[in-house]
Parts: sequence; C-alpha cells; structure tokens
Amino acid sequence: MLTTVSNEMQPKNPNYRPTMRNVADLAGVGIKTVSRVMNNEPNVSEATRERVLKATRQLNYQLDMAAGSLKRTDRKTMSIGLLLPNVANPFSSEINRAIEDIFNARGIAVFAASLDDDAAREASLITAFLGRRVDGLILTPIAANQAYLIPEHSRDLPMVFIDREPRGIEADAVVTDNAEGARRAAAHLLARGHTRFAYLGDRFDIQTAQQRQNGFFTELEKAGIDTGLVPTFNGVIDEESARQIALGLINSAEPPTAIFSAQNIVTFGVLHALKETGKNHEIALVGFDDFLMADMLEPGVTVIAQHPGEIGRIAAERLLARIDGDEQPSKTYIVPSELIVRGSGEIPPAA
Amino acid sequence: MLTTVSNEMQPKNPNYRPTMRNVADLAGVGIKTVSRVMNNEPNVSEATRERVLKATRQLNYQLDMAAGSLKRTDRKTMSIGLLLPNVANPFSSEINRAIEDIFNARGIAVFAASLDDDAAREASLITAFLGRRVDGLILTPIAANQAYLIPEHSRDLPMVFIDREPRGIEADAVVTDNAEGARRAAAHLLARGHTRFAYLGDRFDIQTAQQRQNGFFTELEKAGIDTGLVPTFNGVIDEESARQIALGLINSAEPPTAIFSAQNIVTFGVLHALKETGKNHEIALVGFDDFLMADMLEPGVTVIAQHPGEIGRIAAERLLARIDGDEQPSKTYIVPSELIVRGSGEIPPAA
DNA sequence: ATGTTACCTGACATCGTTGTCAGGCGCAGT
DNA sequence: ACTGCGCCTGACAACGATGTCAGGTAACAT
Repeated sequence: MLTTVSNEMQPKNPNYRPTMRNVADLAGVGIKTVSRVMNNEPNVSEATRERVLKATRQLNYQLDMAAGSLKRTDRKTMSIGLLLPNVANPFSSEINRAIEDIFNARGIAVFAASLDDDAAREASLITAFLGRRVDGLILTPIAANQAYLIPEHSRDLPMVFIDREPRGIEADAVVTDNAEGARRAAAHLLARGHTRFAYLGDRFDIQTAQQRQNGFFTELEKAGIDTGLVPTFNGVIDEESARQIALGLINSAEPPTAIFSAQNIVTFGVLHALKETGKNHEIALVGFDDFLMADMLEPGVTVIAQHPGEIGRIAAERLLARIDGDEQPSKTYIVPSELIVRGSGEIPPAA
Repeated sequence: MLTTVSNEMQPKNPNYRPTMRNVADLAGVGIKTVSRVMNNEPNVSEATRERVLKATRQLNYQLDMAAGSLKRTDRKTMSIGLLLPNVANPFSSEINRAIEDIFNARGIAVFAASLDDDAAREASLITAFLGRRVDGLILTPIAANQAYLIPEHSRDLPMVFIDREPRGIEADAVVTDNAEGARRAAAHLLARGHTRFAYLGDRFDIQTAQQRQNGFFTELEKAGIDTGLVPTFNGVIDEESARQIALGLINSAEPPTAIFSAQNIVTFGVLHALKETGKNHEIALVGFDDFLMADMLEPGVTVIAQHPGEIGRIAAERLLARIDGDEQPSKTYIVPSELIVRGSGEIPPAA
C-alpha cells in the first residue's frame, strides 16, 4: 500500500496542477524555499532563486492564493466585495469601473453583485462574500439597518458605504450632496419665474430619494410656494409609470410649467411623455442624474449630474486605506453634484 | 508550554472568527459531524443536527469556503472570472448583469474585470483569476491567440468566449451575427436608393470590426458599388475622432448620402457632427449597437441592435453546463442582431 | 442468542501553503 | 583556533475544512 499518491500524476498526466512540492523537487530545494521565492522574501541566494524560478516556468507553476491565505497571519484573500444597485445601470457601472481600476492595480480582485433594492438579496450576498473571506466591502445599503447584517466578528471588516449612509453601524461613506443638488435645481427653475411645479421621485424608502425631495421642497418653500399643492409622486419605479404620470400631469387642467424628476429612469419616462405631447419646448424639466445623449435631445436636458467615477474612486481609496490599517474615526465624504445647463431647464413658464 | 493556542481567544475576544472546532465543542460533537450538517449531508440524526445548528447560530458560525475547497475532491471554489471590454460600457454591463443573475442563483460569485482591449491586461487578469482557482471563465478575447494565455494544465478549465471567437484553443463561444447584421444595414440603405456611402469602424484588429466591414462591403458589391471608392475609416477609437471624420465627410465636395457607423461610440461622434451641421435630416445613418435614447433623437436613430442580455444568458448557461460536466464538443452560438427602424436610416438620398 | 444490516459518529490524515525554528556554513574579530 | 554573527536552508506543524475509515448502536432476521 502506498502512503502518498498525489505526486504520481506528475509526469504523464498533462493536466495536473503542479504544487510547491513539485517545484521544490524539480529545483532540488525545500518547499519553504520555493515559498520564499514566490513571495519575494529575502534570504534566498541568487543562484537558488534562479533555479526555483526556472522550475516554476518549466512547470508553469502558479501559487494557490486560497491555500496561502489560509495559513498566512494576515489572512488576506486579496479580494473584496462590491454591492451595487445594479451593475447594468450606468451610475453603478461607472462606480464599478473606477473601483476596479484602483483594486486591480493592487492585485486585488473584485466580486461585484447587484442588489435590485432588495434587502433579502443584500443579506444573502453579504453572507456569500463573508464566506469567501473578502478583505473588505463596498456597498450601497438597502436594509433600514445594517447592524444585523454584519455578524459581530466581522464588525472590524473594512467597509465603505456608497451613495447612502450606513445605519446602525459605524463606517466610512461616500455620497452625493443630494439635498443640495435638488435645492439647486429648484433655485434654477424658480429663477426662471416658475411657480407651478411637479415632482416625480424614486422609491421613498431609499435614503437618497428622501434627501432629494427635502432639498427640492425646502427651496420652494423658501420662495413662498405651498409645497402641499405641488403634485408629488413617489415610488415611481420604472420608465413606463413615469411616462403615464407625466402624461396625466401634462394633460391636466392646470399643468405644471416645470417638472423635476429625481432619478434617471424617471427622467426618461418624462422625456417620452413630453415628446409625445409635443410639449418638450413648453414645459421645463430638470432631472437628477446625467445621462448619455442628454445634450443631443431637443432641447438638451438640464440635469443635476452626479460624479459616479469620483464616488467610486474615493470609496476605493478609503477602503484600501482601511485594509492597510488606517484607524482614524469613520467619516462621510460628500461629492458635490453639478448643475449642467442644456436647455430644458431654461424654458420660461408659459404666459 | 502550550500546545495549541487558537481556542484561547474564544470567550473574551468579541471578534475572533469561530471555526468548526468551536462549534463542535459547543455542541458536544465531533468536528466531522458539524461538517456534515453544514453541507447537508445525510446520516446525521435530527437531534444532533438541531444541536449543531443551534451552536452555529449562537456563535454566528460561517463555513470558510476557501478552506473547504482546498480539501474537497471537486476542488470547486464556487467562483468564476468574467473578462469584459469595459464594465462601464452599456454593452458589457448588460452582459455582466445577465451572467451575474444566473450564477448568483447557483451560489457562485463572479469576479468581473475590464480589459480595455489591452492584451497585457488580459494576460495578467487571467493569471490573477487562475491563481484564485476560479471554476470557470467567461471572456472577450483580445490577444491574437489565446493558447499561450492558458497554461496546459488549465486547458480543461471550463471557458466560454463572448463577442469574439477563440483562436488557438477549443472552447464554446457566443457571438452576434456581425457580418449578417452589417449586411442587413447595407441592404436597408441600398433599398432607399443610396449609392454614396461612408464607413466608420472600430479598431480593425478586433475580430468583430472586420466582420462588420466585410458584411457591409459584401452587400454593397453585390449591388454593383465599387467599394474601393467608399470612404472607409478604421481605427476610430473615440467619439471625438469620429466626429472630426464625420465633419470632414459632410463638408467634402461629394458628401456621402448614407453613413454606416460600426460601433456605439463611433455613432455618437457621427450624431454630433450631423447635428452641428444641421444635416441630421438629410444624410442617412445606420449604427451598429443600440443605445439608450436612440428613439428620442431627431430623427430617431436606426440601428442594428445586439442583444447583450441574451449573449450573457447563453454564455452563463453554457459555462454552468461545462462546470457541471458537460463534455459535448465545443460550439459557437450565434445571437442574431436586429434592425430597428427609427428614422435616420430611412432618409432617402438627396436629389 | 447470534449474525446481519443500516445508520450514526468521530479520529485522523490531508489539501497547498506559510510561520517557526533549529541547523549549517562562511567570515570577521580576538 | 575559537567564538559570534549573519545569511541560507529545510523539517515540521498548522491554517480550517473534507474524505476515509473504523467503531458503536439499534433493529431486524435467523
């Protein structure tokens, strides 16, 4: 009876995976020396190093990171988890890209996943990432409280929240100045003399949606407008319902002269309604979130643009710092939004 | 002198990570029984199972997947690698989403990364994924030949290529009918009576770009047009250069009456040029790739639409089948493109 | 009572790597 | 010649899990 079999498959079988043992044998050194070479540790003579490297090339050897991190003291897996609203959405995908670039440069791989604003998904994905022992997490929180999501023993896992601030847990966050951006949209429309507004917003249980509405309404009130009378629609979750609502507004007895849409998809629906009814040059529109081709429409669409690339970049850098041991108190970073004037927001109220 | 220390941190320290040993001790069973429960293996009495589950809940225990896959016979890490041109590009990000959905449902996590049409990046990312022992790979190949990318011992790693077919290696592929789509665009324009064309394309070293040009030119030749005289621009890599080229064409002595742009970004540049010069209702345009808001422009933009979601879905299903042991000969799956008529492609040639 | 079978259960080796530690060698200082 | 130090080097245990295997118990047939 044989004691060990694993090395038997070495010479014949073309698709066995070489291990450190195989490299060590071929180079005629101890296994630990191979480890030292692979990890660029000191105290290996140049001659030995060369011999080992030659053997790794010959066998096409590659370190098994999982096995390594099991024993290594820092237990780093060189991977992080990224939880976004939806990787297919342009806002998310730009964040994704910015984050990827920074981590790739450091040899850290990124697990990305979409949440679809579903708290159950959030929980199961966090569990999945924790089970893979990621070194950190960047996420857009959904659940009302994240405390129960993160087991006690993972509270010190580096984490950065994006787009929305964490609740029930202490962590860095990177967000857009939602209220301020929406406030600026209101001010912009008020300056053109508008008095009859309509507001179409996202799911109201999402933090950012509330902030945008608050910002918008605050400014209207400051101008003496009774916001109780402003037609307000929350929970507009898809383009088609936004379109229907906008059509209703446009065709009503007293249509608004200015519409604010608080999110990308909502804006698309409103645009369709305006175009269909031919009112695109009569009713003003400002949308939250920039989008491709906004400048090519007739008229160009005035928006409050966020800077997803910047958000992603800052979040990635914060997470890296935390992973590297930064212990400063957690903080929220605010990325200012930007008003981009293109035409639709400068239409004056009809006489 | 103590023999083992690891369990010492158990009671006091709040952020140690419980291991199977801890759970086993708490439940008063052997470590292997915990393993059986965690993996839903049979041959555990209901009473014991309950006791173990209670202990896992008490300690908030979570299986370490990496450690498990090290010893497990199938060695599955429950993760795959996904290499896309650019996760921020809408075409890529929709593929990303479709793939993610299918793998998440199976508990498999997805590492995603962007290649930027850079062969060096391709090589280093593949190495990174291989080092993490992914169970499979979905990728958009860049290098002229993938054979050297994949070490011999990983040739049997399940792999599916998307958008472009593999070279130097046998594997499934899922692609758009690029030539046929471009051919259809040509036929569509020819049917409107056009005879003066211009062609703007992507980097010509990319497989899909060549196929599109071939398809387009083949159809023109069939109609008796001397394609040697058709102004043809390859290597148009960004919107601005596309715009410049289009401006040059529009302002030339004999401007084309119909333009075909073989890729998204190129189309955007051409659109800008047409709008600036006010020729958007005079010169016909068909673009490859659909995009958001294409129906909202004036005129709507006629395109050959690809179906990225469908491509992603098929690729994911093929990879899953391979991971599950499907051994059938590899095959290329073709996802038909679709001509979407919106106005810009139906403009007749100027008299 | 005994043998057979089916079901539970845990000790132990092991996956591929890194941390610890002790040993060997060469060279400078005395 | 001897000690001390610095540099290389490999044996061995261990990371947290799973596979193997043997032992133990209860139930049933003989």
